[in-house]
Amino acid sequence: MTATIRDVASAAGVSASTVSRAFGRPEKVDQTTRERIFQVAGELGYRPSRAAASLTTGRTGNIGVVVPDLENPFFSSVVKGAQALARELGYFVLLADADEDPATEYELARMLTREVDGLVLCSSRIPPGKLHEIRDACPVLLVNRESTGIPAITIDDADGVRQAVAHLRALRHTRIGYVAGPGTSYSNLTRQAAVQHHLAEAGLTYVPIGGYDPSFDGGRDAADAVLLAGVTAVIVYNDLMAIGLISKLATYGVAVPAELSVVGFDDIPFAAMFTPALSTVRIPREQAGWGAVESLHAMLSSADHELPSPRRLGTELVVRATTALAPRPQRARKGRPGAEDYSASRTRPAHPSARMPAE
Amino acid sequence: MTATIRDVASAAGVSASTVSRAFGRPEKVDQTTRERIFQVAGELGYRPSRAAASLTTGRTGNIGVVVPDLENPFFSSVVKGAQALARELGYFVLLADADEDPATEYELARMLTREVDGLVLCSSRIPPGKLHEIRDACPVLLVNRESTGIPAITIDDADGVRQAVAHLRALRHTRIGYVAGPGTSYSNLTRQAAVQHHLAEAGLTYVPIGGYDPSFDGGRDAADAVLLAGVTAVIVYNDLMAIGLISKLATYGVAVPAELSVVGFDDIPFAAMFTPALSTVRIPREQAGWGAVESLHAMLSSADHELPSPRRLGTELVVRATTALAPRPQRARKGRPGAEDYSASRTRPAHPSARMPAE
DNA sequence: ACGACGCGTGCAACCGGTTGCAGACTGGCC
DNA sequence: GGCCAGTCTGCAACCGGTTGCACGCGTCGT
Repeated sequence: MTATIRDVASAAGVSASTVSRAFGRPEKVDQTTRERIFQVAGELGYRPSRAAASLTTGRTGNIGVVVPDLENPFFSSVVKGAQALARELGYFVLLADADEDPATEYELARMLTREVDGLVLCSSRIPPGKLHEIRDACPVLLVNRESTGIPAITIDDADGVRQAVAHLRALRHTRIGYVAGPGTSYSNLTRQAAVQHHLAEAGLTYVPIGGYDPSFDGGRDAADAVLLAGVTAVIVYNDLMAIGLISKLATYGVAVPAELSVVGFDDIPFAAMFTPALSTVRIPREQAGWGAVESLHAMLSSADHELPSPRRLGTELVVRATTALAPRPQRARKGRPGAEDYSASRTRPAHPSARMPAE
Repeated sequence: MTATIRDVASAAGVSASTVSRAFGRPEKVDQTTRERIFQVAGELGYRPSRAAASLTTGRTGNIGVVVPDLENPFFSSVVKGAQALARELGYFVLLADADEDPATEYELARMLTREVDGLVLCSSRIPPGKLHEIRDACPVLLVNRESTGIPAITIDDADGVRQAVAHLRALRHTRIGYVAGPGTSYSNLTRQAAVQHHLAEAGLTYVPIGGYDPSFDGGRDAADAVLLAGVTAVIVYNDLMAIGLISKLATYGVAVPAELSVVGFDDIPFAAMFTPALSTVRIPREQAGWGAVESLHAMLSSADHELPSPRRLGTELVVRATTALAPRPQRARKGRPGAEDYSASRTRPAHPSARMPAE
């Protein structure tokens, strides 16, 4: 077995409490005894047990991080950032993957409350009521989600949308779609609202498309609807969907960006690797995780667990190769623009499968 | 505060030990008392403290997982698989990201030993000596790495290579390169050796290229050397590099697979999303994580911590769009084939930047 | 010289469970 | 009826630290 604090104590000729203090409050023990204790502890390979310590102190020294899907590169970055700072601050991180299911997410979070000092919930889809229940059991910090009375670190999606709209407007697009993600997603809602708002403000026309699954396949599924929408540019809920959309359109023979401009959201690593490289709104993923732990730590350190002020992280449009000037001024806007208009501007014959169902 | 076991005990009119047994060894307590206890516990919202339990039992109920880089999709999948089974078995998972640095990896693993029942080390680069030191402190299971006396779950890289070579041979490739990853990587070494072996066995010529960083940029860096190597096909250490390589070649005007066939390793999600879709050796990532926890659990459950027999996971070549027939039979093999041979088979003029530095 | 004070240390209680042991009670069997 | 076995429960010790309190001792001020 490994050495206990009493082993060290007797080997150093002091009491257990002194050893404990030597580690916990070094200034309260005499210089020479302290050194002797460290010496002996080193020889014995003594490492204090956090579990034991947590019994009396009530602090476990670890924080929990819950994500909907670890395989989503967005979340792995957040976790990476969180883990990095946690380690620096001396926490361990307990990771839980909810598998995109709010029920298991809730269950996991609830189990975790007992084992951690604080909980980071990423893009949580737990309903507000249960969320507050968890908040009451253990300090919680939300990432990319808001709920009254719970501290959060959010992304300034609206500003990212603003930049994207300004960019598309500069490129002379006038009719712009938003390819939506899941309707239950908080960030999907805010992005959608922002698109609508900024488009209206700029006097451009807004076409909602979707919701789809926030995945590559979800993006593929959106392709037909995008063509039907008769737009020259779309803002897509996230990069994965944007890439799926572009791939599917390529099989139809629709060229991006020549015929359709696409801007994604997130700037996942693949966005830059994809061909054509994706124009997208970068959101500081690692920083979000990092900041979450930072705020949580601040909350835990303040005696009364006072809530840190909410933080909002900036975004940055990164223009790559999927956005270009609108194809050509639309012909006189008689009738409402539809699939016909779109295919009229086509430079290559559409792939057979591009034919839309009648109507 | 949250209810303790004694709160439940007195509320149910029994002793703490009975409550403890009601949860831990239900068969040892009377049906009716048990139900009353559960009833009361439910009302009080009692949840046993793992930390306290771990003090006496010596088991913490969580397992540690250490990865070199969580942002690498390979590892996030492994972690996801590990987490999924861990949860089912009632463990929590403590995650640590070593940031590709063997020293911090060692440090993390060492700290973790104290807090977990078992440790899963993924693609560890910890030197054997220190690895055994950790193994002595806490049950360890290796993923994608071998070390004598430590149970491991590995990937049958060699068989994946065999399939890839057979495939390329069927496509009439005769001169095949291996674009290597980091020289210190265990799986790079085994893959490289397997390529050499199977190529020799098939009577094909083997051209080593690299080591590069196992990343997208590493793959880009390899592009020039690949052209210089005068091969018609390459097997690349991993998908990320393969994709980087293909992207860079595209900027040179070199077409994949028309002029060069490429097969990657891992089958990360993006491999299928990339254009052209990457032919690659699929390795069962989630299953590796899953299996690691399974073996670890078996080891922990057996009274004497007996070592589970090593397991080797199968691989599967998935042929997509980056492999094709070798460009055209090489012209008479006078002199050794070199960059000239390669550019001779070119169908499009090379992009200016494709010019190699002299010699 | 004496009390106050501060420093360094030890004692012992405690955190929240678990578990070996023993006692109480029940039922079955000779 | 007596004895044994088996079932259910409580007592108390323990896991490995932490911390309030008290004590001994040296120093300083008056």
